[in-house]
Amino acid sequence: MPAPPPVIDIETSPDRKSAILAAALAVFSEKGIEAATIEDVRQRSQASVGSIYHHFGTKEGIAAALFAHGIDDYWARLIASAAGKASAERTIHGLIAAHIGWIAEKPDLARFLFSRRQAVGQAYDEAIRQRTAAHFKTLFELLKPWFKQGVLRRLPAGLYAPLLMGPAQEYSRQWLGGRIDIEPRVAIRELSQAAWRSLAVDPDRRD
Amino acid sequence: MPAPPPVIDIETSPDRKSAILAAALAVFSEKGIEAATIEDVRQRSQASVGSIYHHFGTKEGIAAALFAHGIDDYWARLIASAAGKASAERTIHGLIAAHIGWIAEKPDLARFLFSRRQAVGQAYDEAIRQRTAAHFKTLFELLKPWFKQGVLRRLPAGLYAPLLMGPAQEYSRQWLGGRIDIEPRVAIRELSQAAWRSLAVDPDRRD
DNA sequence: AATATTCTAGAATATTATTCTAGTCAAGCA
DNA sequence: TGCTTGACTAGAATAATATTCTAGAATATT
Repeated sequence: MPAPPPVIDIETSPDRKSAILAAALAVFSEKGIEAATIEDVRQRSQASVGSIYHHFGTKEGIAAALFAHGIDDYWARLIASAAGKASAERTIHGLIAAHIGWIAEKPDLARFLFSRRQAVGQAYDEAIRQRTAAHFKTLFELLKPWFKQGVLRRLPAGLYAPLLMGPAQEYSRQWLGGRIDIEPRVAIRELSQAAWRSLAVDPDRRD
Repeated sequence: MPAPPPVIDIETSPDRKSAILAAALAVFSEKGIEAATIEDVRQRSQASVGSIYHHFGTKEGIAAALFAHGIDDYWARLIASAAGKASAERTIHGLIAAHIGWIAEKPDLARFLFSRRQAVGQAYDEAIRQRTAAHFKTLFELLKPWFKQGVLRRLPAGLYAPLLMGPAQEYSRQWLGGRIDIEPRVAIRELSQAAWRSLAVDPDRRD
């Protein structure tokens, strides 16, 4: 399989397109997508309206591009941390740690990614779905061995994602919204253990 | 504690305010909040611009009101189904069944509630937070006995919500987005059991 | 009934997204 | 070097749409 192209960092990359994306993220974070105006983005990015529209077509297009960027960045991290672990338990821990770690590191992008999905509009839904599905398939392959050999429970396939990442996802949303103050480190530990209990066959007799 | 006022049904209630909310929900669902125009809402609700602005102030105000309505409707259902159960296991099952059941019953409102939170804008954040916090506190009281008597694990308080509802929440999002086809009934069963495994003290020796 | 208050209407206005025209700039090439 | 092409940028002009305003109808209150 070809190595996925590295995800560029919109904060540091010097080209105008990245500058616009970074500015948009900042503005969207401050005022919300709807309230943010193109003029806001223009000022913050030092670009012109023409330039913005040349690159992204519409305001929604900016959001969609930002979204795609976020997805790729997030999943690259997730998959890197899940690959090559020696046990199912470590794989699960790695995933949850990566998820929560990423969110703590890039809270603005995370907030955008996880709370504004629909704001991007259904025109881009299919593209986003495909991107996510591809990433998730890669991840699923990493877990396959473990439930083939009876370490992880067999469940309807669609339920793995909710069970594995649901609690971390929910924790993250609340943490990002400032509605919970439990430290990421603690959450990683507790949520990993809980995920293990809910997914493992017979977790108490594992050693 | 005073009984909470019953949540009115915006679909059937005949007053103009409800009509506007119902129309807004429909339009928002079809095109997304941003793309939906006041004119769309006006046409579908048979109201006038003036009337809409009289009741809600801004377009965002409509979204906020819809959001508040959804929260109340959702939580009323959740709490009703968790109250008075004879065991912790049944309480948990009740909660998850209520969550998933509500979503399956009112998918448009659910989609709005769970996917557009940030679209409502931080001006209303505090109000929403308080509403949710109050509801959640009520729920938490219902669970207290069970972990006081050692049936449920003691964890950092903020992690109960993610563990309890996170997977159901994540399942719901995907189901609402058409990205998963597992039946609600099946999901309720599996996710209840999994939640029990992750929250109970020693679930395997419970009987 | 008289008055006040809430609600409705739709035209007028202001804001903001988007389009358009005219360039600039860098890369390739004769 | 000078020419050509395509990607990019600029900002004024336009169009779409949110919001305000004034006036009047309906409803409640005394």
